[in-house]
Amino acid sequence: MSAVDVAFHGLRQMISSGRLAAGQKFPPEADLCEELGVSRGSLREAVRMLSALRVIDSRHGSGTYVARLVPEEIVGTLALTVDLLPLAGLLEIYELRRVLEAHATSQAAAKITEEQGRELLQLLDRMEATSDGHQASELDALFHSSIAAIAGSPTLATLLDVFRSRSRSYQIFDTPDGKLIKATSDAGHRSITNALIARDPAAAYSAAAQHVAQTEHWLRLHQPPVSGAPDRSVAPPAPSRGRSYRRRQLAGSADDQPHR
Amino acid sequence: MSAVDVAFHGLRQMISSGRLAAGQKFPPEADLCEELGVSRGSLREAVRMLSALRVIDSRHGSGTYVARLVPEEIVGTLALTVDLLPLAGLLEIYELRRVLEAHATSQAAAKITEEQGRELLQLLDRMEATSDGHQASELDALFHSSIAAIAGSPTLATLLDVFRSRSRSYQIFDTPDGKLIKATSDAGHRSITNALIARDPAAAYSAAAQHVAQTEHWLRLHQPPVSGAPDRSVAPPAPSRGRSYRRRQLAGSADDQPHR
DNA sequence: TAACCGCAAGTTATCTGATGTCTTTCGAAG
DNA sequence: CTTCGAAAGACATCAGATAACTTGCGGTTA
Repeated sequence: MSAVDVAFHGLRQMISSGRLAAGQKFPPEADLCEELGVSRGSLREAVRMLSALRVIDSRHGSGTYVARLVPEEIVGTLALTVDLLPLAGLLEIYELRRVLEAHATSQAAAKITEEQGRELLQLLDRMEATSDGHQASELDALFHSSIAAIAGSPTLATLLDVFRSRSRSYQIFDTPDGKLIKATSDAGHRSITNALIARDPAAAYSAAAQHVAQTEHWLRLHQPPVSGAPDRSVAPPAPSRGRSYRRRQLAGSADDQPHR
Repeated sequence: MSAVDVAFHGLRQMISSGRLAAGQKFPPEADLCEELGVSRGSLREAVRMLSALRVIDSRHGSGTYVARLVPEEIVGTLALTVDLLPLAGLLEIYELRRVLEAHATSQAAAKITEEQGRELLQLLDRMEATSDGHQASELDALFHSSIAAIAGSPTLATLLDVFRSRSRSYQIFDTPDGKLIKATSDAGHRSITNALIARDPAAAYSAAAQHVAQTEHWLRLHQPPVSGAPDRSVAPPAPSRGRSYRRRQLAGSADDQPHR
């Protein structure tokens, strides 16, 4: 059991044992080091791990706190990771997306208000009006996201957002078949909206399932432009805060892979 | 943008840009520090974050590698976090579990072989034979897990395992109504198995959905014994590797919570 | 009184260098 | 050819010093 593991499980146990509830503050780092019997560096690595998992929340100058511990935030951690999956992995996720999207849409059909129906129709009009691929993707995401919100489960909505954000990076509308794809997609959205306004869960389920399946089909046909995962570049340019470390050439060592 | 963020996004971008593919090795820490312009400590915290998210894999004495990047491993990160959700959050997850478990079971009905059907029947017999709550929970998990495996989607199976592991901690069979719950649960398992052996996806879907809904209902009735999340204590006793840190009393500072 | 400002204390963030520990490799001995 | 041991490479951990940020308190001002 490494020092970081000790700290990790120790911190985790402080929460699971009920000693610290959601939102409460941890003791300062120095105290935690003493209690857990690890150095400050190891403790901080453990804190970073739990922070990456959205279990705790460290605020500079203030302290370290237990996160809110609601499912949608926990699920949100996947947003940073599914973007790195290669295409093969993404397609396996589509089965989940199809089932969940269909369920969310049918739930929305049972709960939608007239006001919400009108908003969806407006969104639909804007979507059919645009011919810009980028904007179409934005509106598409907004359309599905709105439906998931109507369905009433934040966790489900967040999970679907994660799946969609990954698909969106492929810019499916900017392919040679883009026009056809957009027309078919618009028709699918129209079917979904009709089912929602009719408050027909079964029809909504089918329409959403077919819409997702159609999208998956196109994604299988149009392989991504670059091999591996696409680079959506949320990351910043590394500011030059470097000090002095010993230099060695490194670009060539990226392809050696010891037997495992 | 903090130093750790710089390192985190830098490492992440090395993968997303395609420079390093799944399984490949990162340059040594010193080289990464120079390239990213951060100190070793900050780099290591970033590595820990990606490691917690199962995106990279650091092996003592060997080096740091890009993980396999398959969906089921990414989804597996949730296992460490859903255990910390309070009951309210768990119940919100049950909607997802119901939908996904039903889907997996219906998929299994379409794919199950006779051999697999016989194995499920054996499992069912063992489950009905036992009266030990702990063993019943184990077999219950194995039963559903087997079905998810038959369904053929590792990602879905892993996700369902995560949800179930959390529910299992409540030891629902050890409540006053344990006998009734077990009997009803056994009947539900029998229905599911019958639908599977009949290779009837629709019947399997309904049986699984009802089974999960029933479980959820009991969980709502029987509040957990302790407030907050139960402690399932996978964690070890912290070995006394402590050095010397300054002492301050700390137990009292756990309930002060500044405005946020 | 109420709003504002600045200072001081507390806390996390970062960097650095030294040392421990594990893995892998390679050559020599059997 | 096999086995064993030494050495190099790499991550793991620790300790201390310094920087940066947040918060709250008290004084100032309108």
